[in-house]
Amino acid sequence: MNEFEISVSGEELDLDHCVMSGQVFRWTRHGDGRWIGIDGDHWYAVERTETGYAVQSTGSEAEFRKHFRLEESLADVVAEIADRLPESASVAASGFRLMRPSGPRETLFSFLCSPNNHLLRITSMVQALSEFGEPVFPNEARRFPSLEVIAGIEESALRAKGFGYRSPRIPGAARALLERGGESYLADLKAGPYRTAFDQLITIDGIGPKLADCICLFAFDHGLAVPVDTHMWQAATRNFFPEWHGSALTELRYRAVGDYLRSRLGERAGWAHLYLYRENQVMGRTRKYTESK
DNA sequence: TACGGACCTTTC
DNA sequence: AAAGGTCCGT
Repeated sequence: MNEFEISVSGEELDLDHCVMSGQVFRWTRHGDGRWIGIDGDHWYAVERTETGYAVQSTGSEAEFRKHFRLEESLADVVAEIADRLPESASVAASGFRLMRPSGPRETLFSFLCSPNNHLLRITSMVQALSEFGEPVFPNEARRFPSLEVIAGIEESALRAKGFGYRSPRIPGAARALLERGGESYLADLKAGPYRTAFDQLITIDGIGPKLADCICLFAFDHGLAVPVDTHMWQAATRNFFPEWHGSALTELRYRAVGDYLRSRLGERAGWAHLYLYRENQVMGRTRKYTESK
């Protein structure tokens, strides 16, 4: 177990905000103020200090920094986005950054749990999936299961755990990936261009354009990927495509929203999407609260 | 192509 | 009722 201190301001890294934002699903905040997280082959326990974060981990400081993308200055990124996309300038981006999960496998299967679902239930489903992995960490935490193991899970077992209609898609996707070369196929999609990865992913049953873009952005580090979900769609129709306000998100419009952000922001499009997504999510909560009064 | 509906279950 | 959608029919 390694111990190290990360010296960083809350403006540059707000751990709470990052790990609870729906980019990753294996971090939890404990009552004692610590965060416990698993990413790929490593386990982390983190505490806020006066100057940054104190970390215990099976991994190294370099790996922690990579996970939170600390090689990028958030101040610089936000300034760049605000400059090229003034519509997003109002977003309070303090400490909220694009993360970098280390294993594409875990991201892919986590988002396979996400359609038509809540963040809270997605998290509990990802937890249930990780129960199939080997117990190598403290506190009974487990590594995310291999493709072989996931491929062998019975649909009925997932149904019994409350996965509902997503149940067959999970072992199904694992089998499809294995047929295409397994982990090395995923590694090739990460190494290759965004467009190729997107086109490949949507041929897997249960993965549509939105999931493909989440996997491309989070797992493959493809900055051109713009996941357009219900929140992003509302933000887009409010800020960029008012003529589409209230209308359905079709395949053509999905492409148009992504192309628009890509043309304005290039490789920062995906990162910017985080702020548009979150702004709308927060506004949605406020709206509900107001309506209930 | 575009639009409607169904889909498992939990949580707001 | 709605949730970080996708798939399948018209």
